Parts: sequence; C-alpha cells; structure tokens
Amino acid sequence: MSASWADVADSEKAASRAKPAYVPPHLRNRQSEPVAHLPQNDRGGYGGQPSRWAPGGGVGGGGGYRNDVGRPGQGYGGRGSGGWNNRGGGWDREVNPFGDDADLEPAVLENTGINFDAYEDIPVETSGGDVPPPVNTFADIDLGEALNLNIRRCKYVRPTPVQRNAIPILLAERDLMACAQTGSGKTAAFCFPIISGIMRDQHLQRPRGSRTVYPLAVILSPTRELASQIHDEAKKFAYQTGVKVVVAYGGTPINQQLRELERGVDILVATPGRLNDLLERARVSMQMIKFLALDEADRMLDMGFEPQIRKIVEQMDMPPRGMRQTMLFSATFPSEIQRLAADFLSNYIFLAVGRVGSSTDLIAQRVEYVHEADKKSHLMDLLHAQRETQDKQSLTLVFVETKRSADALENWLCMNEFPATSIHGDRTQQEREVALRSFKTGRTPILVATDVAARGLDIPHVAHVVNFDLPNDIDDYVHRIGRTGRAGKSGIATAFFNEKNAQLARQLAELMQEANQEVPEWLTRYASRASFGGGKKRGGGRFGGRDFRREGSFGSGGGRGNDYYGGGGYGGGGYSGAPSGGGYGGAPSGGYGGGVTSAWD
DNA sequence: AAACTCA
Repeated sequence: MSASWADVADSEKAASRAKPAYVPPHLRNRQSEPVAHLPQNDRGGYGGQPSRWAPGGGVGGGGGYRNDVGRPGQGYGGRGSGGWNNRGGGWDREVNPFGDDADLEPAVLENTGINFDAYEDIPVETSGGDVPPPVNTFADIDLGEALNLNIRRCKYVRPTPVQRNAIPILLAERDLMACAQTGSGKTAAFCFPIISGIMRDQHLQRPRGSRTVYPLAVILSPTRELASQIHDEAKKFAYQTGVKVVVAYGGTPINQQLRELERGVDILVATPGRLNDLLERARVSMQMIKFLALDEADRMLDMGFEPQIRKIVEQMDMPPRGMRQTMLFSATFPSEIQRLAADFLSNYIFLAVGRVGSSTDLIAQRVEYVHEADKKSHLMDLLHAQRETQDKQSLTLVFVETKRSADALENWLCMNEFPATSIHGDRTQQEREVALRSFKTGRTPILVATDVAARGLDIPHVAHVVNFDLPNDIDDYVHRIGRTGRAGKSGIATAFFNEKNAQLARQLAELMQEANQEVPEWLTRYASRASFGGGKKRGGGRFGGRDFRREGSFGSGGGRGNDYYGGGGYGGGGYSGAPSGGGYGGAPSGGYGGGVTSAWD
C-alpha cells in the first residue's frame, strides 16, 4: 500500500529536491500528513433525543446517544438481524469504523497466510476457585448478536487462546489477572465481555442533572497512543451495539474530550493523568463503574504509576473491589507486582497463557556484542543489509534508552539518508501521532523510540526490532520485541549488548533459551559471571505461568486480604496442556483469525 | 530512565 523506504528515497529524489536534503526534526513530517480530520458525521443532529447515556442529560438539552431506537431487531438476545443494515437511516450517524462494506461471505473469511498453528501448543494455567471452562469458538459464547456481527466484521474467525479462556471467566463476572504473550489478542479478550455486559445493563439509570458523566467501564493504559489504539478497537467491537466508547488522554486540549463525554459515555478509555484531571474537575464520576480494566497492568502498578492508579481506584468514588469487576492484563507480571495487584482484586482467577513473561518463539532473537561507540555504524550495517533483503513494506523499530538519544539517533539517521522519525515523551502529542502514522504507513519506515512505544502498540509490518540500548528490565525487553511477531506472524529482534548490560545477561540468556533461540557462547559466559543475586525469578518449570499465590511464600504478608485462596482454593484450576482434551489443545484444526487486525494485544 | 494532567 504505502511506499517502502527505497521508494521514499527514490521519490524524494524524483521530486527534484536536488538531493534528499537534511531536514531538521522540528520541520519534518510537515507536509502530507493530514491532521486528524473530523469524522464525517458530527452527530450534531442528535439534539432532541432523550438520553439514556448522558446522565446529566447532556448539555443543551441532551445530546444523548442512543442508536437502538427504532431497531427492534438490534441488540442483545439474537432476535432478528438488525445491526448492520440500518446505515443511512437518517438519525443514526455512528461512524462506521470498518470504513467500507466488507463482504461477509464465508469465502472471505477463509484466511490465508496466517500461521494457524502458532499458538496451538501453548500451555494454559489457571488458578483460583471454580474456573469456567474455555470455549473453542465465538459462537459458543453468548456475546450477543450485534457484537458477534462485529467480530465477523473484524474477520476474527476463532478466538485466540487468551480469548478462549478469559472471555468465559469474565462473562462469569469473575475478577481476572491474565497473562498472555504479546500480540495474542488481549484487547478483545477484555473488550468483548465489557461491551456484552453493558449491553445487558443498558437499562441502568445513571444520575442526571449535572455536567458529571458516569461511565460504566473504565480502561486504563500507560501511554496515550495505546489508549488511542484501544479506543479504536473498542469502537469497532461496539459498533451499533448502543455502547458508547470515549477516549481521554493528555497532551491535547481537554475541551473536545469534555464535549465527547457530554454526549454520553459507557466505556472510558484513558491514561491516568487525564482521568485524574477529569475526576478532580468532577466531570467524570466513577460511582457507576461496573468494569475496571488495566491494560499493561504490571506497568500500571509499578513505581511510577501506582500512586496515580491507587488514587483513581481507591480514593475517588469507584465502587470497592467485589462491587465492580476488575481485570488486569499483561504479557508480563512479576510476582511483586502481582502482590500489589491483589489489593484491587476480589476472589480472582489467575490465567496464564504461556509462561508469564516469556516471548513468543515467532520472534528470531539475536544478540550482538557492540561497544557503545560502535552502535551507530553497526545499526547502519543492519539497515543496509535489511534494505537489500527485506520486503518493501517492512518496518524497523529502534529502541533507545533516553528521549535525548532518540532525538540524536533520529538526526543521525536522517543525515545519513535513512528515512527515520522518532517518538518519545518530549515531543508534542501531535508530533508523536504524526511520527507513528508516518511509520505505520511506511512513509518513514524507521522509527526511533523510547519505551513509550514498548508496550501494546499494534503496528503491522514491523519486521525488525532493534534494541540499540537494552533496557534494564527483562520484562521491558519482552514487550519491546513483542512489537514484532504478532498475530502469528514472524519477526526479528536484534539487541546490542555490551558491558553496561551485564546485569541483564543471565535473564536474557534464560529468556532466549526458553524461546528456543540460539544463545551466543559469550553471553552464556556473561550470564554465569553476572549471576550473583540479581534478576527476578523466572520460574523454572516447563509449564505455565506463575500465580504468586502458589509460590509458597504467601505467608509473608500475613493478614493481607482473605481472598488469596479464592473461593474454592486452587482446586478448580490446573494446567491444561496441548494433548489433553481439557483445554483448547484438543481442538482438531487449530488456527484462528484471518486478516487479523489489531485487537491483538 | 520513561511514562503519566494542566498550568
């Protein structure tokens, strides 16, 4: 679809700019990027509808949102066929997030090019009492007709392992701590049950008479771009269900977000800072929250974020645990953070699809010893080699440690005629979004990034992740390389290792070994040398994740909550490995999801 | 170290 970097270079030359002149970062990306345009509909015509969704009646007489009026067949319960067929119906101006009328004939759904078996042998471990059994198909789940149609529209044919297991648990109204590998479909795993649950509760009355709005669900994300991505996905899943999804994050004027909120909100996707702002202004209340989801939950509960999350969850008007349903999702979940997380959960089920913190073996991992001073030229070698061999569409994501070095490396690459851009927290939100878009479309097929881009972002065609600077934490490494090898596709990850990373050596070597990667001999030597004390326990066994409640040392906390043992102890859980019929392992034909888009993290 | 409101 979009240009490769070779094309870009060519076209820039062809564009008679004499030579690809160096453009300073603050002037780059100015031209062709359309600034987020307004949706074709501004929903201005809602005015007179009585509002079910805006408790305050909205501003100016209730800019309410209800699109189920006059659609008896729509909605929950599978009666009739409504939903897709009422477009153009005058008052219903919900944007079609699918853009066009995709053909829903089965033939289209027979996907090609997907790695069907990629996730079939992954072990699943659950613990906690009375774990609902997994399902094999979306049809086995009672999500409601409108949501099922959207799932088909997304071309999801079969649920992924985390979806098969998590969705029944969440539909059973249980709290959940879920660990599943990067790119395995976590977003949909928590969005489907939330949307379905809200459809059931559509009659719920919310307070009215003020400018405060009362969402029924809140989904928190550590970065703005991830919040935006979740919002986009959730809107697809919620299309014509009558469930309204709104996003709120910083770096952008709050007024537009306030107006969106006033039109009604069921699911609020947000970053913590902006949500706290909205709560303090009393423009949002959490009194009616039924669902709380933390994406990248271990990050949300680490040192930098935990106070903000605690404030939102414990010090505002959020119903206490047990009175809401809480779901935590991540690919990594160190046990010390699990311990913290237990504060927010009630009688929860722990679910691990694959080992907690493991990487997928779809990613070919390489580690190269590179002195600090040689990194740039080494990167250039990699990029040159890649230009020869890689698919034209393929993108390269380069991680560095600091915002400054991201700028510096971007500059250096551009000066050397590599089409690069960058994303980090010192750039304006607009610059960040332009950079990400420019990368995604292939206009700038090299993106230099800090950890702002490490988690959750679903960027198709990332063929190569380069850890120019390795992170200090192995879990960050797992998330970074997880930007490739998604949805059953393969990818490459290259890390530059030197003396500064000695502390990471042992964990890195272990991780690579677990993922069946070749560990260079010199790294093994480093690993044994640097094995003193450091590092987190990565567990040992072949199987399953690690529920910290099972680690044997839970006595340490003493009276820390009485729900550690779940309702029925651990009896209900257990490992369901590939060969046994219990889990999804027994499914005959494997595979799911064709043309799988971006509901995958 | 970086991420997370606004002013």
